[in-house]
Amino acid sequence: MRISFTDRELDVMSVLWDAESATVAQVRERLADDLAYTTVLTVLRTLEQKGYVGHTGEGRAHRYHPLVKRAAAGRSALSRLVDKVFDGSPELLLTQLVSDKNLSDEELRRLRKLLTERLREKKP
Amino acid sequence: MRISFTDRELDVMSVLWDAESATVAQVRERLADDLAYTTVLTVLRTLEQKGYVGHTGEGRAHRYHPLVKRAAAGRSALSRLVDKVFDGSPELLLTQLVSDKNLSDEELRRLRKLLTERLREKKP
DNA sequence: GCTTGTCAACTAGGTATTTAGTAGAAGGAC
DNA sequence: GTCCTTCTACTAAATACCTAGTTGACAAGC
Repeated sequence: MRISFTDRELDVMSVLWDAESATVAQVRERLADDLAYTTVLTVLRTLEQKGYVGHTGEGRAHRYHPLVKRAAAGRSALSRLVDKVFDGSPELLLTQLVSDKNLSDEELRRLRKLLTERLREKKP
Repeated sequence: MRISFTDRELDVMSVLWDAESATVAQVRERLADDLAYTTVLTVLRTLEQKGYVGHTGEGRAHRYHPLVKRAAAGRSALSRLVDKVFDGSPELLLTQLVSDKNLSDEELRRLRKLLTERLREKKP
């Protein structure tokens, strides 16, 4: 199953993942760019049509909620990124990540711990 | 500087990064999808217009080469992915990466080593 | 010289994306 | 009841994207 979003759709999904669910007005408030109410509504309706979000009535308003999990979208995007940009190499990606984001020692250590745990899990 | 590609553009850039440089016919051969010659040419010309590739004459043909580095495109894409999909958390991304790609022990160890080295570099 | 094949330039058409205006329903203020 | 606000539905229009056909240049082969 291929999950992919346009730029603007991703902005909106990001808000919904953070908020769990939101009305059009709430999504609009939380977007970095200042879009018209109707614009946000259109994006949400497109996403709904594609099956990525659903909505329930809430009084006169609609409350939208994601139908695909952040993790599923992440898997899809990450896989494409590794394949196309990082030449299939997770190491290249990690190198980029740590050199780029200027991670603190603390964060680097947590990442390393995560890998250690993963290694332990795999051979029980 | 924001670098971003459409799906098809990314397919083409990926070929160019791998090959260093290529003619239209060569790019076309290496693409997974079977597109018409003119289609590939059009994509390349779009990329050139956006400043992402350049070309030099080679006999009657043109030889195209990337003007943005894989690393620069990676930085941009990764940053967006972390922000929008992984809620600003590199750890979430790494978790996804290791659980998803089914990395071997060997690869996990290399990733961990990479982090260790990074930690050592930072406090000399 | 004529044909054939390869190539870039130009052109075109369909679909997706992005943005927002207008209309009308529904509730609250008074 | 009338007016104001908030909301969805419908409509529209510009731009971007994707694909590929047609044309003309130019070289290779015969």
